[in-house]
Amino acid sequence: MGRSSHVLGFGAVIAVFVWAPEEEGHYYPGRVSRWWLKQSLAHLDSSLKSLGTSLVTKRSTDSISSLLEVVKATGATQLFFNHLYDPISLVRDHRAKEILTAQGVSVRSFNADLLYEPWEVNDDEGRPFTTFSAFWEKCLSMPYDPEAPLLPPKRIISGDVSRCRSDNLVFDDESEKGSNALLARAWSPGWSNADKALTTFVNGPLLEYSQNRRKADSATTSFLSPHLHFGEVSVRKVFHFVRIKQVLWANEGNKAGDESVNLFLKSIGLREYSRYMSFNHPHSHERPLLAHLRYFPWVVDEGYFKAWRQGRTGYPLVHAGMRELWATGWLHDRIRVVVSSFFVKVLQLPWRWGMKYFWDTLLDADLESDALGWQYISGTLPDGREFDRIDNPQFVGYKCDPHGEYVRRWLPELARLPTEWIHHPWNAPESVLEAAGIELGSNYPLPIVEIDSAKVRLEQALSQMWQNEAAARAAIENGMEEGHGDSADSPIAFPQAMQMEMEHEPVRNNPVIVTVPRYEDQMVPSMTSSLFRADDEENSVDIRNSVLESRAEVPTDVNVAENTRRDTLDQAVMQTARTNATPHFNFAVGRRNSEDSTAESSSSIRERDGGVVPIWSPSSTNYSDQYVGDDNGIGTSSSYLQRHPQSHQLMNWQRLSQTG
DNA sequence: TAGCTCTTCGG
DNA sequence: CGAAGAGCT
Repeated sequence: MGRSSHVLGFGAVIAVFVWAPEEEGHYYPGRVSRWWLKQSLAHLDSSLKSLGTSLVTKRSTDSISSLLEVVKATGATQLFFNHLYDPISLVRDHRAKEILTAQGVSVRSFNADLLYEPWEVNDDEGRPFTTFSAFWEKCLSMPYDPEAPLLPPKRIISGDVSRCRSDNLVFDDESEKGSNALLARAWSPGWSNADKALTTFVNGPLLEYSQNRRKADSATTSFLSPHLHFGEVSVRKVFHFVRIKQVLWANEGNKAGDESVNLFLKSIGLREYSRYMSFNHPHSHERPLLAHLRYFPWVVDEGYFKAWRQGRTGYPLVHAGMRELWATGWLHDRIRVVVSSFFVKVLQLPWRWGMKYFWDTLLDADLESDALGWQYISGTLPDGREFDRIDNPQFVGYKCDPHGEYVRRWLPELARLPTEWIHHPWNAPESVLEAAGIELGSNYPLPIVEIDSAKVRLEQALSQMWQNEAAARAAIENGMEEGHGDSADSPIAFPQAMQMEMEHEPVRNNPVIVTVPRYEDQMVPSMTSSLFRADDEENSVDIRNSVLESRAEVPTDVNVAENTRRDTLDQAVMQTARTNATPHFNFAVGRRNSEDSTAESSSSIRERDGGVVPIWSPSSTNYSDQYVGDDNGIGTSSSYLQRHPQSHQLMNWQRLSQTG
């Protein structure tokens, strides 16, 4: 230990990535997501090499055993990892901590994914918030700021990995390579590219964010979501940079800039809130948060589902969005709302199906964010959209794509249709259609469901839902047990078609069989360079150089915490073992730096961060622990909720707080 | 100024 | 589409 303390007051480090996607259950990452992960890890490994170490990779079906294996092979005495808040990770990480601690390894975990830990943000009575705006207001007025981002290390002392074999990780197969090649033209994964994307955004489009954020052509979004998802840039760094800009603009009296920052931060806040909700309601990715939605009679129609995926809905905006998603793995936030709202309200398909499809196809697929998004759209949150509201793609189309450019880009078959009819071709006069070469029902579909009949059907479904709910209530009052095997309780299975499209195939070099979801049902127009952002035309950044360029001074006078027995600390293992979010690579060293230098101060806030792995009982499916607001206590203005006060009841699962 | 219409915008 | 706010009388 002594010999390495001159660098960072810290021992040798081994960075580990364990690829154990089977642990994610249904949520095996999709093709584009795996593509990103592969590039990101290569980038990370390259950076680590330039700092003096490299990434140890393990293919596993049991990440904890794999970690133990690495610990044993390297003689590591400490393990560091960052918190994740999805239910699978929470349970697994808690177990990892228990098992490794029992093996004599000192385990510490940290917050690197959020501005504040979910348990830090509570209302005046100490209870978690149930609406976003209250939550976010609180976050912005916390008595202490989110911790400042840390600088990358200058150098890492590598642990001895000579007896620790790395597995060759395979993230794609031959059939995927062709499609993946296109992705590289549009996106540059990796932490230094994430830094660039952040800088570019903050110095450019951020100023006009409030003006442009509604446009379907996504030129003004930050494009940070995949980088954030994979842990390539920390949300604290984003927050920090953006706030600095805001202070600057506020001082200049730049009202538009100030407003833009607030709106952009709100979207950062939604990402925070998604973790917060996932932590407080661990089943939020599979069950509606408002109890009565369990009784909604979803239309379990795989034909509709397929039509939605293939863009055969007859609504140009929905169609265009689905094509963009399939072709690029990306969709502007507004269009996500359009296609998912259509899915839930017009087709009335079970939202989990749509969420799963997003998971399989989005480059920034993120369980918590997507769950929050779909629940918001589905009206299953106290502050989400009213369930009985249907977004009409026609009206929304003229708002976010007023000239029809977005639709024409993705639907060349409609290219010659005048703007006046581009979002509702079914109303266009025959002569116009003819001139545009469109024959509805033949070379362009008629609406699969008319909006008006969707409204009627939705009303009926809602009254059915309330009847079902009342019946269930009555059954309970009559002394029947609230059975958890209740059909309304168990999520609708993923469609047969989706499962049939799954292929079981061994992937070369992987010691296990993986299940790869496939959808081969979408035709897309050939891609042109105009689809890609101009600034990404030159890809393949020289990673080594960018590491050198962005390397910064780091403090060298780091204390080692009292509770770390420095004499026995020869090596530490850093686990970066998530498909879900790969922690920023400088975490193990930098984080310690920050933690340790403050560990002796009296700040209870800091102390809270050091070793807490949040858990709750995974087996608990106890619905009785619900949040019950009084009739207007929950702060919603939704008339829908006022009509249905029981909507205030959120399902909650008992949370056991535990200090490590 | 209360009250009305028009506009905007949605977690 | 509807609620909230701006703007007008």
